[in-house]
Amino acid sequence: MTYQSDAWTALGDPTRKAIFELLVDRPRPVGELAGELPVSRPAVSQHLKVLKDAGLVMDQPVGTRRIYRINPDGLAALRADLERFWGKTLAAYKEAVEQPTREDE
Amino acid sequence: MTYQSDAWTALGDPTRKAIFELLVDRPRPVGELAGELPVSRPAVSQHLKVLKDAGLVMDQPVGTRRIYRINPDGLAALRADLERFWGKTLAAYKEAVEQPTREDE
DNA sequence: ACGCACCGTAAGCATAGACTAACTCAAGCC
DNA sequence: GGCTTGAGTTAGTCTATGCTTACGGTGCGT
Repeated sequence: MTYQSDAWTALGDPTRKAIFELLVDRPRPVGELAGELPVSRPAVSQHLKVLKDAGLVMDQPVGTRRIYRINPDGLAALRADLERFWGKTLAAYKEAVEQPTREDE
Repeated sequence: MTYQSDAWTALGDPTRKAIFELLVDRPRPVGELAGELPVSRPAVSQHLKVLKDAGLVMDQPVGTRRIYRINPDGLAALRADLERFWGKTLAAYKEAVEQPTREDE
């Protein structure tokens, strides 16, 4: 919680976004993630750390492996951001239409 | 709609996200954007090029300046991505709940 | 025509960060 | 107790890229 505004930065990396999309389908251990990607397992671990710090994923130790899954709160925060952008953008458009003082379009 | 899957990469940079959020409020020329940010005007131009290539902003020349604004299509594509993530995540959770006792494999 | 304001592009640099290799640690199994 | 498997950490390298400076181009006003 708190202030992980860097969720966007975290998903900005293509590999991390790929990891995130894999976890969207279903939770997976680290090794399985690495098997689906063209990078080494330590690289996946580092990316998972970033995603976790950004509040986007959670992990749970199961025996000798760690199962990673999507953190719904982080995903919800992203959705909230986009909804805000969407609303503001529409408002700006409406305002532009209601001020026909310039000729455009 | 081509293949602007790099919209996430584009918004991954903090400066570009700041530019995007400024444009969410209202369309602005390049110089005004640069005035609100701690980077030079050419840097803003380069960021705007990336955002435009990602389909996130549009520009329109007005006299000697270019007015940049949010491209609703790009924003909508991002929203669609997140809705898909959200749906899949919920489905994965539901599936996990409906398979409570997984004896072994 | 001249100058100015606004903007995009090129070149060059410097820092961030993504990646691998090697190591350490923990858990389960023989 | 050893061996194996799975994973996080560290050190170090190297590429991508964000930034600035300098330049070229365009539109508008005088």
